[in-house]
Amino acid sequence: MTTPSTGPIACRACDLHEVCRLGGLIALGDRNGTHRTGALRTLRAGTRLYRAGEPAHSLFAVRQGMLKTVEVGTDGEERIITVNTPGDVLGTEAFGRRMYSHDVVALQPVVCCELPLSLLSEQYSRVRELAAALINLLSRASAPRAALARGSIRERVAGLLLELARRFEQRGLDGRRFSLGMTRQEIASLLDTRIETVSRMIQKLHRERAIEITGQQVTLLSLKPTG
Amino acid sequence: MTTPSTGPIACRACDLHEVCRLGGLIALGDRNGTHRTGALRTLRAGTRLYRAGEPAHSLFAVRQGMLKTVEVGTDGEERIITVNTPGDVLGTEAFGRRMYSHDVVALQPVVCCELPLSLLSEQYSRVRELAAALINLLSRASAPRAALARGSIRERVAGLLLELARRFEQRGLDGRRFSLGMTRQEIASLLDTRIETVSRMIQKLHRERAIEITGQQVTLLSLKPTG
DNA sequence: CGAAAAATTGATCGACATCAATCTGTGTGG
DNA sequence: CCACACAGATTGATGTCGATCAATTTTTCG
Repeated sequence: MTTPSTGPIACRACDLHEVCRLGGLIALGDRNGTHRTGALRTLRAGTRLYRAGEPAHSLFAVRQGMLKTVEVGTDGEERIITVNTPGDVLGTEAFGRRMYSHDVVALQPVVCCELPLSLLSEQYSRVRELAAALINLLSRASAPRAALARGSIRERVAGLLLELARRFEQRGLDGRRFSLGMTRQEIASLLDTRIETVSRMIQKLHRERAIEITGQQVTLLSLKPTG
Repeated sequence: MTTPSTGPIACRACDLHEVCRLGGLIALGDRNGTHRTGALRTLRAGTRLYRAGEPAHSLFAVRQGMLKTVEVGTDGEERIITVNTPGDVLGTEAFGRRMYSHDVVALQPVVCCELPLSLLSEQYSRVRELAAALINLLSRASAPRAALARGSIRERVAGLLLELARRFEQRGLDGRRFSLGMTRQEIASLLDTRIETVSRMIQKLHRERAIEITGQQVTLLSLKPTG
């Protein structure tokens, strides 16, 4: 599946919006606020945005497509920690450590905005509102997230589908019908289980008429949190 | 078990240190930097520091004792998301949302420092270094943490013990011999498993001479990540 | 079309959950 | 002080969900 699961989102639906606006990176007077002056970066499916330990120079905002944040265990196995959807900001840990803490890889063709840290740190010492906007951005990211790798397999799979739906909706995309954007293997890694188990549960939800599914294309019909 | 698992840590070992220093909350000239001018707050075991949805007014730094960050499911069951040890900063999500996002409860008698947000926001608009220190603090908190509720039960239990050891050591406390600070039930909740399973694994590690254990008092002997 | 990757499906096994009983420690009131 | 109650912890027997092994089927892509 090499098509992006989503079209590009509008700047105003992005977590980085306020920071861009105050940094003068979005041209004024644009109705959607989608005309930007900052750098765009495109990635093909499977390519890395950055890797753990690498010196950090930029913050990124996902505009289109999905990425995975992964960790490589002692055995060399890759474990997916989170998936990143349009509107997410990546690399926020770079302010403190000066280096990225995980590998981030495109699941599909991805377009994201790149903001050099140098530009930000230079500006936030002058523009008070920009410092406040950065503090807000980081603050929201610092709340512990609900873990997807907990509870029964049914809860995990349903949890992932509902989480993706919630995210897409929040960004102005379709939350009822969307692409998973990842293979069963990647879902299994994210949910800390096995590919066969994921497949079986997806089919089960399908038989129960809770979802429609063809490959990676999902439609939520009557899926509920505890189901 | 109503005794705190640790003595108080030094200010210089705390994540909030730089913010306090720049905010003028630590009196200068103190060798240890432990003489503070901010407000202290003490909690008895089982009492709440704050709860989800409550309007946020302060940031907290743990000085002594441990706390749990919990989430209450639809069924009313409490699930522990993280445990918080001395030096940790709590409530950082408050900058963005103006309210706390989880319940935080003392596992033992706890002493923590309280920093009113009003005081911080007032000062960081004047003191540039303080804004930078806050951005650093939040930045470090925004990196996804390694999940303890993944892998086999052995990996989870060993992971918890090693994580606690790492934290205590980092804060200048004893990382080889310490108190778990929580019941088996609470460990089970944190690791997404059952109390009996936790008990059995702890006993197994004991029989294998990887740890010493009496109640909540642990000594690490030869415990390794993958065991 | 044909090769390779992804996904589904089935059979069997094992780790952890569940149910149940006992043990241990701690605080309380007689 | 001791008997008692109660919560926490341990231990055992059994059941079940998800892992593992294995074989197809479906989809993707050159």
